[in-house]
Amino acid sequence: MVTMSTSHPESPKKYHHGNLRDTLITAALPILESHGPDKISLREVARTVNVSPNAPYKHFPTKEDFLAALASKGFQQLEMLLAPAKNLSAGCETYITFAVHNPHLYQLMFSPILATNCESSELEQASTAAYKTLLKHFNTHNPNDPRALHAWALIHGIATLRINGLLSHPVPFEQIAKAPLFMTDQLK
Amino acid sequence: MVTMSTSHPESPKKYHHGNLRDTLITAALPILESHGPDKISLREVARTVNVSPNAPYKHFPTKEDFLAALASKGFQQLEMLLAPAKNLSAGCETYITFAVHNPHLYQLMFSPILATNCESSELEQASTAAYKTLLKHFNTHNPNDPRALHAWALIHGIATLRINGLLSHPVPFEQIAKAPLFMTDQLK
DNA sequence: GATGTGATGTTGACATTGTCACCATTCACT
DNA sequence: AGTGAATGGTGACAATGTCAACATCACATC
Repeated sequence: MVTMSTSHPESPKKYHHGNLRDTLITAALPILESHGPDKISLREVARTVNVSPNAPYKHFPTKEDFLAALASKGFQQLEMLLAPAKNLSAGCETYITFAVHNPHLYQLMFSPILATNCESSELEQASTAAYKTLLKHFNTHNPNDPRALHAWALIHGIATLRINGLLSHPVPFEQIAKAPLFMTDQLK
Repeated sequence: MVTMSTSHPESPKKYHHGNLRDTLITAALPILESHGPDKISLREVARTVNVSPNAPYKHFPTKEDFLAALASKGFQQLEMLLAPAKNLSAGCETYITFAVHNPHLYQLMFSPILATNCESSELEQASTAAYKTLLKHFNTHNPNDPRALHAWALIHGIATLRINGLLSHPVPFEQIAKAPLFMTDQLK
């Protein structure tokens, strides 16, 4: 439970929302998914939460910082899904399924917004946490283990290609992952 | 050579530009690369070409159709670079290098803009042409060959991760690609 | 050669958006 | 009680995508 400032949540209208930051984020996730990361509007999110267009700016310096917060949320969700996976295959499947079920969120999570601006260390924290959990399934702790990078790049690639409808549906992940031999061979 | 309508290209100011469509595209590519796909503005492109804000609309029904045209251009460029590659390794290197050198273009090319709207069959044509050339390096003609999908997903994954600064520089492609064994193994 | 027709550009307008400056309310702490 | 920091609201501004209406030009047809 989040600590609310008042005891009665059903109080009709308070000048101060009490928990705007989180409310904005949870309200924004469906909007993000329906509009896409480049179309989502801070004002619309504010509207659906019944606050003024500028209320969000008391919690996020800029729109991109807000998007960074959404991405952080995404990494947290992904981490929570990834943690209980039983083996490598299940972990990969979970990862890809998350991406396919939340295409716009996933796209945002891996948007250059991450690499570039936004002081948001929350984002870096959440993403590295998720990556750490992923590494566990890859049987390593070294973030730069080439085997881990290979596996990550592979499932990330499959995920994004599938999101963009570039993989015919019936080709499942395992079938793709099991067939790298010629690659390894030909690179001698 | 493109057929120009007038013989003297250096005529000072003509009401009709003569080749606006192509001019817009070539002018937009640098802007795209400096601003990013979500920040580029149709009006700014028009401005740099010295036409009115609405001139582009005579050539593209909507902004997204314009972006689709840019993406098409990207696929054409990629195809041209890919075609002369001598072997698998060179092809992959070329692919990834293109992505890293034109991160925003590459991002646009694999943006959901492709999958969703825009009638632009030009885009589909250009992208499948590029993919076909890529398949050649993968020693197959079957677009759904799991080995090809694996290879494509892998280099696409590496490319996007690198674009987002998620791969420490020193880890080169071949080192990653050569290390898939445990993946193939553990999936039994 | 006059004409009119379709393609291409221009101008003006509108709603929406991100964001700034300033005002209002409330809570915590003295 | 009173003061200041959070937090929320209002108004304003420039930029953008896009629509409607108008202008100009190349060219085919008489």
